[in-house]
Amino acid sequence: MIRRSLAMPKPQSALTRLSALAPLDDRAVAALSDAIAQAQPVRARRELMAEGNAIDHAKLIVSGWAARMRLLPDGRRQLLSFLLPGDLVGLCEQPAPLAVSTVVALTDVTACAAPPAAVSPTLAQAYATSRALDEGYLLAQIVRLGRYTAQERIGDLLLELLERLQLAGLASQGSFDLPLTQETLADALGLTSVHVNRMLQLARKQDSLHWKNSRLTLPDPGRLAQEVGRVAVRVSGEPIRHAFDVRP
Amino acid sequence: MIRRSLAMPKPQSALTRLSALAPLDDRAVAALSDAIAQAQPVRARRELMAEGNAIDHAKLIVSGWAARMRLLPDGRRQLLSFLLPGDLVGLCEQPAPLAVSTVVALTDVTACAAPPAAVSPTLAQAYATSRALDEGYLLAQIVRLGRYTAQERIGDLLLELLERLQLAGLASQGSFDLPLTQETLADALGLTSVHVNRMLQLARKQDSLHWKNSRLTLPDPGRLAQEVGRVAVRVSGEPIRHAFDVRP
DNA sequence: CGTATAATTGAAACAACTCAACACGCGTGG
DNA sequence: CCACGCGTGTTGAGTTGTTTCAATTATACG
Repeated sequence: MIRRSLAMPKPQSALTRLSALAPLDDRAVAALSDAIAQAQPVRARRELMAEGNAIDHAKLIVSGWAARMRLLPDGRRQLLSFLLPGDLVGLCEQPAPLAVSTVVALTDVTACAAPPAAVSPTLAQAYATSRALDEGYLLAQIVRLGRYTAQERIGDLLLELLERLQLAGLASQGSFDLPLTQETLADALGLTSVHVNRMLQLARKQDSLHWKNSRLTLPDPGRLAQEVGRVAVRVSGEPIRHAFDVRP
Repeated sequence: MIRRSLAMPKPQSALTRLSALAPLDDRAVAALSDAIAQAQPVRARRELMAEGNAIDHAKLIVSGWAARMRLLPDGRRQLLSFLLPGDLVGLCEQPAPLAVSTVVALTDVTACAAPPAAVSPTLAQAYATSRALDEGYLLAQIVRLGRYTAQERIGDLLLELLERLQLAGLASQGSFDLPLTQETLADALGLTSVHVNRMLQLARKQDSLHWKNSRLTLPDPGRLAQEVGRVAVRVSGEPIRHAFDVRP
């Protein structure tokens, strides 16, 4: 797979995502546009934040992929979540906040300071929804690692990425740019790259996915979701009933 | 192991924890005391919230143990986090929030509505710190499941519980009440109860822990932390430097 | 006591890991 | 333009950690 994405960065995807989370008023859009215009480049493999360091400012990912991760003393590495355009990192309200995870750029990234929530109630709302989604995705990651098989982990994660990229307007027809190595995927899925490789081959053979030149296509996301038992993450709106409601 | 804890519920532990997170003013203490006085009992195995349902009110755990969990359609179960006295659940700011996880009582529990953050800035601060800690513990759970061996998972989780219970004044001398079955532990650790059983025996043989009659003792938390490579979760204060700082 | 729930044990099967080697594409510098 | 090196992907064989299934023992609780 090719690492460096050939696609042009699309600075508007961050705005697309946040607008989808809450209807932003002019003030919010203006503040975001200003901030995005000031975005700074960060090279692949460089850190945007380091675990244990003070957080001076919440950041907004404008383009490129980053990840939250933890390194163990013996060199093992675990990716906690992926950060995509429009994602926020380091949002918190306690005084003197410390980063609870390291944030590393997986591709070349551009990121800017996230405008303060006080700018506009609609922006605060978008941030709140973003935080809630983040939490939902963390929980999904826990379930993947705790109870899913290797194949399910891969399928579920790719579906999640599709879902999230769609929100930012970065996916179409079950297809999107996946600028990761198998090793990075393995670090996110709690597997070895060798095993990820084998399971990917299996998935290709079963026609569950195509992945060539950093372009991933899921020919039938619905079927795949069925197979891995996946439900989309929802954090607001009307309550839903699950098939597995139990114990009244 | 004995399921039902014999110890008396201590309604003040919730207040102890929140006071430790931020210096609470009188207004905050009064609001919390009022709320705690109104706490409702919830029987073991009953749900405090159901995934996908609307959250009417954030809740504060006053006594007993609960857990956030997800059930898979095929019956597999994954505990996401434990909820101990003084823990908050369902804190969120977006409109029409939905629960992203089911919350189930592991023991008999008492819980109350969490007073609104608007009551006092110090209360809001305590909530913010609590949220940050929650996130830190979710990340720790991800690392456990993704990169730790079964033995490390057990050790690390027990150390985390010790750390958290100490904050609420519910542990002393590396010893605390652990009102869980091995099966519940397994559901939290992404293992089977059979394997948890075997690894517990091993840990006992190595004198890493004692667990009898629902009382757990870690004879040497420091050594255990060393063995599993654990660092305490911190979310505010002075930045720290890790041994594994990399790539300037 | 009797019954249900939890803990324990053993044997066999399986999923994922380790180690090591090799193939491939791509950019770099000779 | 080719040779080289490096990062990435691929493959095979053997090992390990964990699960499965089933049976047995211990423990709480009515």
